Amino acid sequence: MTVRTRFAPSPTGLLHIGGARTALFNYLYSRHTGGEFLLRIEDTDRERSTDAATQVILEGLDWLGLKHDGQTVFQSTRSARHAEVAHQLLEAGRAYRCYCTADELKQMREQAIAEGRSPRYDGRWRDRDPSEAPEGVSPAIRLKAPREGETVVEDLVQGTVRVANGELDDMIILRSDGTPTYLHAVVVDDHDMGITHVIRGDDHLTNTFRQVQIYQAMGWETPAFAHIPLIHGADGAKLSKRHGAVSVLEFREQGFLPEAVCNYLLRLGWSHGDLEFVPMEEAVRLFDIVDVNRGAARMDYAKLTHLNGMYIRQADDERLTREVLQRLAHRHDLSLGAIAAGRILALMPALKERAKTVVELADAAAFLARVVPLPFEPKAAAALTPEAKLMLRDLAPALAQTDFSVAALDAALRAFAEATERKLGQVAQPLRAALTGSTVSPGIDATLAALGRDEALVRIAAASA
RNA sequence: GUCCCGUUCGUCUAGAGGCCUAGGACACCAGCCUUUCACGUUGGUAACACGGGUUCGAAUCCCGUACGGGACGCCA
Repeated sequence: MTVRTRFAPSPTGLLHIGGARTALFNYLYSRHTGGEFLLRIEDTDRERSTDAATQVILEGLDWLGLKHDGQTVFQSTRSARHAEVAHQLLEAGRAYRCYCTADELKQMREQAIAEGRSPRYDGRWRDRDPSEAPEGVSPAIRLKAPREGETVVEDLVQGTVRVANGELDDMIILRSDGTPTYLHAVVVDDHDMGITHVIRGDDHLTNTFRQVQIYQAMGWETPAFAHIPLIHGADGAKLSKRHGAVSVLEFREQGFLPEAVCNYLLRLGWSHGDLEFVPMEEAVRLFDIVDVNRGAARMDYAKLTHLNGMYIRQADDERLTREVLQRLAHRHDLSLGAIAAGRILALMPALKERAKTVVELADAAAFLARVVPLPFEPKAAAALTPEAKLMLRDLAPALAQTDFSVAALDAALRAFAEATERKLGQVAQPLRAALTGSTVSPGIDATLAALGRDEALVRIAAASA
């Protein structure tokens, strides 16, 4: 049997890290087993679903690299099928029409709570004769759920979970306006799409009992279920639109690489011994649902940032240069031409060693695109003492005659320091200030080389004047 | 309130009855490296929620308590 998983977000909000991780686990499991990964947009709530939200979800998945197989299914296009199944259930005597009004149900609920009972539908239309139906009221269709026994879910993550059927009431599967409820639509769609493994957040665990009852009423085989723990906010509560949820696209804004985000998300709840650095390819090879643990996790930006630094260090220089250029594009204080691009690319191997996000990378690279006179940070200005300026004026002729390769520059600087009886730092630090306007940069030899002889001499002259 | 699920360093986690004096990672602290900053590296602080069982032996199995979370809608 080919494994087929799906990610089924509802487009009523953004794709946050919890949803992204659910998508990731579904993706990894399907790839690991050589199966398929489908996407279904659960847009049956026409009131709250928006095209914009759908776009954001699609864009988020695309950014993370979680490509799905086949056509995207929009649940709203399948309502006729959902109604068809509901009517089949009705004809088979596994469902019935309920003529309760909203007020009636509300009252029922309130009374139950007031009496300390669980707020459940009392089944008043379950066995009532259809002839008693009131005039002019369009009924909802409820599942005639079993009242005895228990419903059991064999969950791949949570283990065997069971509930007494007496705890469950007869849920509505088709609303009085003929539209399906979520619980019903999900079952019909998962069945029709041939989903073999339902991997989702464990906030759906208790809903699963009701879904299983629909499968059973239809005589359908149930898929395997895997309810993965939620990611909680810093306060330990569930993430939601109005509570600490951050769109995955904001991670992109903040300079995180998608592969780092995936790796981080993977390690939130899944582990393979002491493995921490798990690139996608490796994740596909190793991932299995049984290695997902049961407790909820919290988001830790520090660890994500660290992981991101690791991915940046091994990322391709050209790719990072493009990212940096893109981020710098709006800066009016820079001159972003081919020359600057060349310098950034040249220095990228050294730049990426010291950055943990693309934002930091762009900040660190910006000096390469400046034109004299450079702005100086206070510490850099302080490093350019009268004495340091004198030293720089001495140094300039030596540099003018040096080959601008990293090795030659390093040798020249060491020779100059020795000849003038200075420590290397006493030469390098003022030079760094003159070249970059800052006290922090990659190695001074590499910085010099990336700038090129002409620009370096111009900056030294300007700073030592 | 009822039902369901969970609980190992601050955080993410390893751990399937003896390998645990509880391991790793991030963060934090100290040292080394050094041309600044990073990287790297060495060391350190730091956890089995609590109480009962079962067992020669429990972080691991069972029961209870506490705490946390989730679900109880003609939302998804």
